[in-house]
Amino acid sequence: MLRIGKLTDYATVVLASLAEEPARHRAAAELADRTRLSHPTVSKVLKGLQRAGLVVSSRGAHGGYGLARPPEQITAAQILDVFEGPIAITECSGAGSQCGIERQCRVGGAWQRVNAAIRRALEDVTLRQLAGLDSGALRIADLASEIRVHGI
Amino acid sequence: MLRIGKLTDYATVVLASLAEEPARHRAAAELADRTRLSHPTVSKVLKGLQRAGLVVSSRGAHGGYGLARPPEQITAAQILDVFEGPIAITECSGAGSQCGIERQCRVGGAWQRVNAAIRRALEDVTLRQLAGLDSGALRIADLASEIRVHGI
DNA sequence: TCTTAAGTGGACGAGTTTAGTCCTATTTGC
DNA sequence: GCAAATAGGACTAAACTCGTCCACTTAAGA
Repeated sequence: MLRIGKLTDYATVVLASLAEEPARHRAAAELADRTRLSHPTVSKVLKGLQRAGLVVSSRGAHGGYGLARPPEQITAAQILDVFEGPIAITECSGAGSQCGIERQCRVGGAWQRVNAAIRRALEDVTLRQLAGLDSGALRIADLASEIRVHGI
Repeated sequence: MLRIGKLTDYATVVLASLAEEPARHRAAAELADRTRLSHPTVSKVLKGLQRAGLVVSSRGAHGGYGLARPPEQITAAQILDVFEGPIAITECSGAGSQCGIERQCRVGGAWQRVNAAIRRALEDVTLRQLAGLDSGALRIADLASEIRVHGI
């Protein structure tokens, strides 16, 4: 499935909601309402995003969360990193892995390049685009969603 | 993690082992020995690969498994499909998904493009490259591992 | 200064998924 | 007929995910 956890999915939705008015801070409860997710879940997601530096928080009464950067400076890769950890398609391909059969399989090197390719693809996608605020680019995409991998 | 299951990892190793001599058939036990994986596990992996049409099997005494196609005609995407199912980065982005908040989130469309981008990247990687039999191309990759996503 | 609204951190449990093993049936060569 | 091999499926133990909850901290405002 190349599946991504639900938390990451929720994170995207929450971030997209924040991106609608990047300057404004919103309480977790309000975001839960807007996204139709439960409050505890949204809260958990926001905690993670805050620790990762994608959102900033203010505590106390009238506190809330806001984007740490403009939506166009937040990438899909950064969002994935929060709840999925460093992108590593196999154990071998992660940093500091201890694959007992590494010498036999030799596969590691190529997977790492696949990894890098995927990561670059994700780094090219911004929150602004994920949130659908970049309709121009989306229309272009319909014409030519093109990807090229050289020399993997 | 964008994690991929171990079975897929094993599948790659086993396929790479088969790719060393594409014309030859090998018994599961022999492949287990070469890959240093346990026999039942290799057997399970091969069964899946056979059902998916990536390897062909011959039963009975002196039976075994062989590649169904030359290594350069087997792609990373095909290998992933066997044990990971159709690539869908979020539930929304899969076919026929029923995401209750789809209208609110609007995120689905962009993820589908990310999906497509990743899939293309995976389709461009062949078993021959994964197995390290394409050393020329690998060297080129060191110079310019480049990926471009247009219009996501 | 007290109350209240909000984020912070951590723990927990149900549910699901994955990985690995084992058993039995089937096929084929000798 | 026997031995060697794959085919299929059932089963279990372990790991992980998700969602929730609770006690704590921080800050605004009366």
